[in-house]
Amino acid sequence: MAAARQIRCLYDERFACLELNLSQASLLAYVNEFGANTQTALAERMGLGRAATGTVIDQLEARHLLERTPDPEDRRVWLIAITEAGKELVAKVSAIDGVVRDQLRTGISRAERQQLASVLVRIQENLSLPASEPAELTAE
Amino acid sequence: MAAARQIRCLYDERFACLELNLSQASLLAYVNEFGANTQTALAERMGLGRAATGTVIDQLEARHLLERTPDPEDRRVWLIAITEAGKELVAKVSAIDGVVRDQLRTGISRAERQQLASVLVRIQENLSLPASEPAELTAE
DNA sequence: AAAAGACTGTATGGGGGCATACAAGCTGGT
DNA sequence: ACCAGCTTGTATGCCCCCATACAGTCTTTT
Repeated sequence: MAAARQIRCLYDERFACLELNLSQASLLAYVNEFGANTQTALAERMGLGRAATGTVIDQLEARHLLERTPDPEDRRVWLIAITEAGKELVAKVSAIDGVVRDQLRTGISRAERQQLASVLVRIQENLSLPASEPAELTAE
Repeated sequence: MAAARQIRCLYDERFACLELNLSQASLLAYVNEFGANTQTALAERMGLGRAATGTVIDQLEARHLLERTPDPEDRRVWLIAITEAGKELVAKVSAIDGVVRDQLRTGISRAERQQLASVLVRIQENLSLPASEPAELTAE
């Protein structure tokens, strides 16, 4: 349970030499791979709220790693695109990601990783089950 | 990976009817089970910093669920003890915890749960491995 | 055409946690 | 006995994220 937080911390630590945190690195990599997107689309993909996504983009844009360009077809939205400097940084991000993944996987077989993913998915599905109340609590 | 956050959210949601969050509930249950402790000892057990632990205790003490009593042998520290009201609330916490665990475990066998725990422990151990740097990065 | 409704991005306030810095108190060497 | 160094709890400032409220812009209804 605490493992997740520690993994996040490890990534943050390893990305620190690029002056990125995990959210910034993930978003940058996603934009690099899938091209221009609106901010809400990015927010959904990254599992963040729209506001948080906006500030992450602000930070990356201030460093000229991303660009906001207006969408000609919808004046509400920005299209988020990666810059040349951004692409260069993504290469380093990927390298670090590979190293961290290898580190985390040492001593864990492919089958175990697959089962881990499978179990976690089922747990996530269970999250949305209706809440069965304990009898003692509803009585009070 | 996102599963952990969702699980935390689910617990927070279920404990909301007691006006507790997960950290508060965990700390209360721990004190109930293992008796008086200093704040730093609690911080280590809960995986929190000393400052964060202090504020959690502040909140629980303000609701008279915990008590700070001075340690006669060390005037720096407080001994944190549970109150009668705290014990009553822990009973409800345990009931909710049981329900949530059951919900999360539906469709997951005992063997799978054990393997899940085993893999997560190994991943945690891998966290403290020395960082092997990717060659391209150190070169720049 | 116009109003009602829905959606996008942003500003604001808050929660939870961390790291650091600090005063108060303990502990060890000389 | 005393000074240096360590621990304990707390205050402060920061980070990251969320929820809400808001103005600007589609989109749909009538």
